[in-house]
Amino acid sequence: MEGSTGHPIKVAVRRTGLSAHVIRVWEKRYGAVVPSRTETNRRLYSDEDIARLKCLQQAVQAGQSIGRIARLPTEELLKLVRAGGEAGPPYPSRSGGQEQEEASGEFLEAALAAVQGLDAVALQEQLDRASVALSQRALLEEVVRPLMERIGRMWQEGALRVAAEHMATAVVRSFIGNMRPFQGNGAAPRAVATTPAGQKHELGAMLASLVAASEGWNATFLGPDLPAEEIAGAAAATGARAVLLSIVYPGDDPRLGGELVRLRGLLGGEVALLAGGRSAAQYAPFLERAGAVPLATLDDLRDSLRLLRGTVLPG
Amino acid sequence: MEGSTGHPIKVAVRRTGLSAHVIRVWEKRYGAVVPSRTETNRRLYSDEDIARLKCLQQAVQAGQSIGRIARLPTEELLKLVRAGGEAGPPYPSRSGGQEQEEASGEFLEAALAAVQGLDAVALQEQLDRASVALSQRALLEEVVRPLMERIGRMWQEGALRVAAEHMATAVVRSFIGNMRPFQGNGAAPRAVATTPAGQKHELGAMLASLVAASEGWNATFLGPDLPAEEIAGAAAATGARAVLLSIVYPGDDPRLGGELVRLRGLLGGEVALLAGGRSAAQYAPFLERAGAVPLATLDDLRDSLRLLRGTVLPG
DNA sequence: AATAGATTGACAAATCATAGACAGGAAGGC
DNA sequence: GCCTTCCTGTCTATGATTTGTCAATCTATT
Repeated sequence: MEGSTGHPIKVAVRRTGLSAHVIRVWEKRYGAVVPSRTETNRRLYSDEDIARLKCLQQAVQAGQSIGRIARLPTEELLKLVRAGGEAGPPYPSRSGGQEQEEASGEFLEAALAAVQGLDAVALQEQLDRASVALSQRALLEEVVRPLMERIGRMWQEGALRVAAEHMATAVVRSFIGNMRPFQGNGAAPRAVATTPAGQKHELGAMLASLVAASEGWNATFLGPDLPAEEIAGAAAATGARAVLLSIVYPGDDPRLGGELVRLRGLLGGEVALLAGGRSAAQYAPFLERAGAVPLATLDDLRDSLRLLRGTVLPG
Repeated sequence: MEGSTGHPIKVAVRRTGLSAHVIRVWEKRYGAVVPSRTETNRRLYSDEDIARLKCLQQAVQAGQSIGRIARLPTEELLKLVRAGGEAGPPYPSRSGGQEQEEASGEFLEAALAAVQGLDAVALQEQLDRASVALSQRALLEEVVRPLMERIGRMWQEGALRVAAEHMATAVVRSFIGNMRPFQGNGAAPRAVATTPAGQKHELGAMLASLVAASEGWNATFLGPDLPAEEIAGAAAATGARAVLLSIVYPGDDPRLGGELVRLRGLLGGEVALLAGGRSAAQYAPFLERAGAVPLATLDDLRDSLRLLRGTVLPG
């Protein structure tokens, strides 16, 4: 009945990106994943085993040391990885425990209030506090991104002063610029982040560039609203392996599709094209035609970047 | 119970931006953060530990001395960071000889080269170097401003990639945002900085807002390209005593004059209007009609702000 | 026979810890 | 003003631990 359960190590290698050497040595030294065996002593990995290996790999990439986490139960590992790989529980604020959600919600509300009150200092302060209290992932995914989306929507509906929108953009922009992890080493793969022509909202691209940097890429933010030639030229000039595009507003630009397809042509086949943003879905057919990877969340971006990076250097 | 969490020093480094050296030496000398250890004596930082390190770092950056604050409880630190640098000497200045000129020229050239090579990291690096080598005034007046002017000119002449111009703008923007002195008591007079409708280049206004902040004003940057109503509305909402305008490009917008005059009307007589930027002179008649103070340099701005501030409180 | 997998032991590169030295700026006493 | 001392970040040297990789050898699969 269960003859089909269990994959040889080769499959585990392909699906995790780890080398067979490493998988074995993790087993031997730390008992990280101990698969069943055939009668002839070959390893047989279950799907759970492989999932666990993936978790371990991600945690290690986030800075955990394999020796310490290898024996943790899989649920713990999942929690670790979900927490953004980087950091979990926030601040020793109250006696409670589960207020991660609440906390980020509070920051969000306070920040929004600051924006409406045109109070740049208060906004900055909220962001600073959030950056200390939350993991980077939570900060971006639960505060910065929702904040900018709500501001964007209010702006479209005319519910927010233009000045307030601009002010918020400026503050968030320097905040993000500020978070940039310290220098990428020269060997890191390169990426460029931008928005295609017609897209004026640059924050998504800045976030993308930040995420890439924190994934160990050498990412350059090119600013918004660039025609395909410019993007391709910049990618070539920097030797980028990936181009990150953010598409937010408008969601119905008739020229954008052509831009995307043209960009793919100019880039050549070597360079990956990743596209995300609130309105990216509207252009799905074009994205597909351009061979672009669609991203719904920043986590997707993170995953794609890891995958790309795993696909390493032949030489 | 809690054996699972804990990050090696590498993660603390990544997340705080401090060097491992500094983290260890802070522990050894001041007991700033004493992490737990593994059985083999490796340091293990909890998320709280890392948050505390971040606080310390921010406080130090704001001018506090590590020795004085290292042992404060974390809550105190948070308050400190939130409140700004209370006791710290507000702005560094360096008395330089005549080689200041040379030095800033070198920075300028190196920065320009970085821009042309689309190398954001190198550009950032040059700015960082310049910021420690030069006084704030020299940094702004002899590096940042000339840099942006030359980039602007090259962009107009088509001698520079659009992507390069955007990249430089983004880097300089967050650099400026980054320099903001920790602020700012509530009693400080308020100002808003922006560019009038039609003016898309925002860096001048950002510089103005920075200078104002370093003069002790509570300055808010509103973003570029605002119609007179927006500016006046924002000024009223924040209770600004001064509006700082930057006018760079274009220098021949036929509608701008009207905007300026209209702005004066909307502001009322209580609010000072200060205007500078490369092309401000082109609109001199309108500026005069609008009762605006013309500014040729950032030093002029500084002087005007001091004057305004001297003219204090009617009670 | 050729290929893939398992096992063992060894090796090399990172990573981390400790201790001590040093330099430049700040602070304070003469 | 000048000298000393303290503060603080940086660097070096040395040793230990962790971890990825390899080579050699044997066994199973095709």
